[in-house]
Amino acid sequence: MEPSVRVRFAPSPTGYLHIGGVRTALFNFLYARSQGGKFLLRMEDSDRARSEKKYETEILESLKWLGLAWDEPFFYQSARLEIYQKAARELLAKGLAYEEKGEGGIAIKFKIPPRKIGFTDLVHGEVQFDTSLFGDLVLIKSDGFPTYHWACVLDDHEMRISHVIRGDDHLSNTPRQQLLFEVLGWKAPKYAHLPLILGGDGTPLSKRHGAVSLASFREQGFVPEGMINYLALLGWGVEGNQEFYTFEELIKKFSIKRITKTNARFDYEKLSWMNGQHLKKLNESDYLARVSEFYADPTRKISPEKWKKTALLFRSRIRTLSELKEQACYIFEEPENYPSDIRNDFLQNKPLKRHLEAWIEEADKLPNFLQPEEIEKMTRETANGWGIEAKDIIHPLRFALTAKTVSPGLFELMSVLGKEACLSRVKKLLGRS
RNA sequence: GGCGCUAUCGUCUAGCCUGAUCUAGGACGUCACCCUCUCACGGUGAAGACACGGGUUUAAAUCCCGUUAGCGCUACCA
Repeated sequence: MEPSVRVRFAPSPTGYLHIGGVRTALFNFLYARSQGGKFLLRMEDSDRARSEKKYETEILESLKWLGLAWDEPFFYQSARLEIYQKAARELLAKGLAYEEKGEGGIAIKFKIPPRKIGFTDLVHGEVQFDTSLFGDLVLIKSDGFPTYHWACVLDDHEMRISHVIRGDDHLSNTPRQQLLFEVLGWKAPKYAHLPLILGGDGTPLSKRHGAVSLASFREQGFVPEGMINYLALLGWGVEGNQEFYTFEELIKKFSIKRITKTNARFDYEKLSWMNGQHLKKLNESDYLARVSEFYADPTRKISPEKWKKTALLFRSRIRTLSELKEQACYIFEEPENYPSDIRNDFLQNKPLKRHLEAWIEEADKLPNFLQPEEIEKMTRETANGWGIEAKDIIHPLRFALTAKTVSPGLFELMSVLGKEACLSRVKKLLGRS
């Protein structure tokens, strides 16, 4: 335990929070919690042109939804301009930096001292660089805003950050920042650089890979538990074969030592599977709560009771919440029409037509369809009486109710649909309505 | 181009540090079978990898060198 652990997630509000950012935030959070430390936030809005409030709002929303709460109030870099400028002028006064005329103002640049510099990355081990290969570093842009490096160093010191856990894309930037820590006379934090998340084709994540913002996964019906579990396993793993983790288990088991060094491809299929696993492991009332939260549409006509039964009926076959509505479409609306090839196959079978007619009569004798067992008993017994296999009537009935060849168990389904709807749909298939 | 990082099944990974227990383990996906009214769930099983080339060693997925490939940095973006 290192009680003084302080880590941070420092997004820039120049775009939506994507899965790479989520993973970085998650690892920071996990490390803080596992060490009894603090997880902090900082808004890196030092790019005046590209920063937007809507992105900031979305990032904050996403972090909250995931359960990655920050422990202290955060600040904006744009509110600390004088601090960055003052510190830069001090380097100027010491002759360590110089001014350069640029568009619309004067920039301040840091003279890179040529030397060898190395550090121990917590993921990669010893890393060495030759700074004579670096160009001088802009500290303050000509618009008066700090560059990423300058603000980052000053802020990490101000926030007393003990460990910087960030993407591998910053590995080559780290020596520059270390140089800055040195001239300021400060001790640099420890660094852990995470492998990058690539698209399914192995190329860097971009618009080409479709929607990769956290918000879009949320809209597709992924739950926080599924996202976190999947992302935790991208670039991190333990001995043993456990795949399913709760948030608490992740906190307990997380260690920087076990972070992978290689870039990982994002696999939508495995995420979906993982999400489905979490949907199944939720207790029933939690599951129902997620469903009604996801489908919080006051205009829907279906009764809460029916909605609940439907959600439960489809639970084992959905991987995301949005699949529920797609798969259960025939619960909400009567099928418009039946695929004609399958319908013809059934209706050209004369005995089957008679059996369906007869089934309607038998079914009508039941007072209601509340008990799936009763419908099943009735159906199987009548099929027996005709000397046919139960499935030979079950499949046509399923088709009549759903216009599909796959569905949950027929009798459970009938119970949800209700007697009236079932009878009318069978008649509809027969062309009687 | 220069510099840096990385390299185990199609994908995510365990094993590598501390060489022999690896005829390389698990998961997703795929396929087959079981369960079964279909599908899904669940269960069982199959196919499937140490990038390549040199070393070191009695012994290398594990250590060293090189090649190749991928990614990153090389911005008054972060």
